[in-house]
Amino acid sequence: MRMSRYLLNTLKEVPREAETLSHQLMLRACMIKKIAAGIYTYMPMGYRVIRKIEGIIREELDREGCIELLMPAVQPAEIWKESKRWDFYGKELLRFKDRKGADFCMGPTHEEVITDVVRRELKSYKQLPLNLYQIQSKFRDEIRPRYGLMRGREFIMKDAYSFDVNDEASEKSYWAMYHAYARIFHRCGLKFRAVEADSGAIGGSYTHEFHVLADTGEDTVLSCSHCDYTANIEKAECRKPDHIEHGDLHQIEKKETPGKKSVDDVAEFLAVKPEALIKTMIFTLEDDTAIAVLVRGDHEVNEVKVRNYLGLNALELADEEAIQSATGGPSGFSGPVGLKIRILADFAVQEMSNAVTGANEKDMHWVNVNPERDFKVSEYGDFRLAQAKERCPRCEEGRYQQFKGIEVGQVFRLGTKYSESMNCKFLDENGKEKPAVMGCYGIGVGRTAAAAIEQNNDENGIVWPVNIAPFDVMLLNLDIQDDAVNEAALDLYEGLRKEGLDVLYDDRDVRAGFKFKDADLIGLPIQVIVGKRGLKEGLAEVKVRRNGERVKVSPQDIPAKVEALLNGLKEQEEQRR
RNA sequence: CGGGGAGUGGCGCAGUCUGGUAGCGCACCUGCCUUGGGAGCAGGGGGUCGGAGGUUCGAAUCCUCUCUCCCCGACCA
Repeated sequence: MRMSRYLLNTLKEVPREAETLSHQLMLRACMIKKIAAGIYTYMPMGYRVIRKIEGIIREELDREGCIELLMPAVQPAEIWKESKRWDFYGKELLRFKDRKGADFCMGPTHEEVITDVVRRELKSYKQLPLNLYQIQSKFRDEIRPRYGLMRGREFIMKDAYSFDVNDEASEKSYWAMYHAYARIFHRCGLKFRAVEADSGAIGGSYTHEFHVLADTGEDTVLSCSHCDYTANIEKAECRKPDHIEHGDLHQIEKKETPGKKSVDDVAEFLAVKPEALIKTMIFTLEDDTAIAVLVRGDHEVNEVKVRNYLGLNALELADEEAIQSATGGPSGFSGPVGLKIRILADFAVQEMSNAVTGANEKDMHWVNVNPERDFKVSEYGDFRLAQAKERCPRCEEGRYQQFKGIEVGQVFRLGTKYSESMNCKFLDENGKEKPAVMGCYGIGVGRTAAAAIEQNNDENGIVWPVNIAPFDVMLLNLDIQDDAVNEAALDLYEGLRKEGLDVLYDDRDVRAGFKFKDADLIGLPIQVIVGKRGLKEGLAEVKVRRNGERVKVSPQDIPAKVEALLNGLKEQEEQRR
């Protein structure tokens, strides 16, 4: 591609909206353009990367026998009502009506559609296993889209769905996908981890997420320093605390704490440690009843754990009004003493004594509060977020280590949730009707591109892994006015393309420095530089973007040299851990 | 949803307090000059100042309403 004819306007300055490095670089390199919050156009350069990633995904899934199809982006409400998710799914499901007033939504995922597709076709166990996938735009009306492609509302996703005769076969499909994913992300040149995670609103028995390791990642992953246990912070189990023998239980007493609402403020004011406080969080359930969740002052409620424990989809932190009506006091002063609502408490609370809690009235706290004596807990459980350095729940030796990750893929086992509710059944070898056992598997394509940039950049710009670079080679013609240079560059352009390489040829009439800066920003793995200076000695230059190394090579040897360098880089990148 | 901030040419910003000819840098066009790490000079095109109403002789600037975007939060999967 001749750059003079390409659509690629790089920016020297960073648009103000861009917070993360990948977002900034994508905007500067003219890969994406925003048209609304969380909604982007993939510009030619960006789209090439998307296509490269899609290509790798297709190859690896096809290798596993998966079959590609394309489902509609707009979905009728009926199938969502059938699966009971129309009311279950939150506000991120974008709903609308057609001209006849019928309900539709933009597909945030495609379990319903695929189940509908398969139930029409599936008759016999002989047709199984089946694994269907698509690469397509999805829409989730995120509350706060940000970081460019990292968390868009419209985003390109590969989603696959497996159908099997039984659990055992389904598990086989699951692990086949798990390994295909590992190959995909290796080929993309990414450092990643597969972690255990919460299965969330989509429902299902267990799941792994694939996280690209990056400091800017939005997800927190905890990993045992000793054993293999690695989990998303939402899932990460907390070790049950050792039993503590309580000393004397003191007399409960009310103290004034004017304006002290936060745990830290109250602890400081009463001269106790935050872990001496019982934090009382009031939540509102779907039917507007309120519940209280108690955790130790230095702990945080894990809403996912609470939600899963209650078997609910929706759980909202109560607003001021709800807190007032549930506790009789303002927010910041809630406590379990005298509370008439259902009270869940974290295991750690069970071991506390002479604690501090809110008194359910303005500017007042109780001290020397003791569980069971002063208030009744409905149920104890693991309701808090695990923290770094805590002891591992699975082994005796390890402690949690924490790192940040960008979730680029996930694999779920769905069981028969959808095949039962939507009647996707087949006849087994005994002629008995059975529901298909399903799994679903997603990869965020745009997010993978963004994650790759987060992991591969330097102060000059992007450093693309070879396998997902928009082009293989940047050919820089430094003297577009000079006939000899022009001729040499054109020969190289042809020669490189004959090798089957994707070449971006910078034939623009701009100064050399400008071209170097752009080449580094865009970040193609190899740069071939042709100028008057080198040509005097009959040589052109080859530069490796990743390490900056340059070698002078005679033009006729360049295609082979480039090829060799690319292969070397590729090998290195695929081996990364 | 709550809190904070911002909307002025494609991008980055000044001007708003104290109302009076819409400006600067980058990018773009023309010419000269220059040519191995985002050159220089000269000339030029492009903006209903997010939108609607109001106050005023006069509004980017003051008032009211509204929309959008960004950041933060116990938000989201």
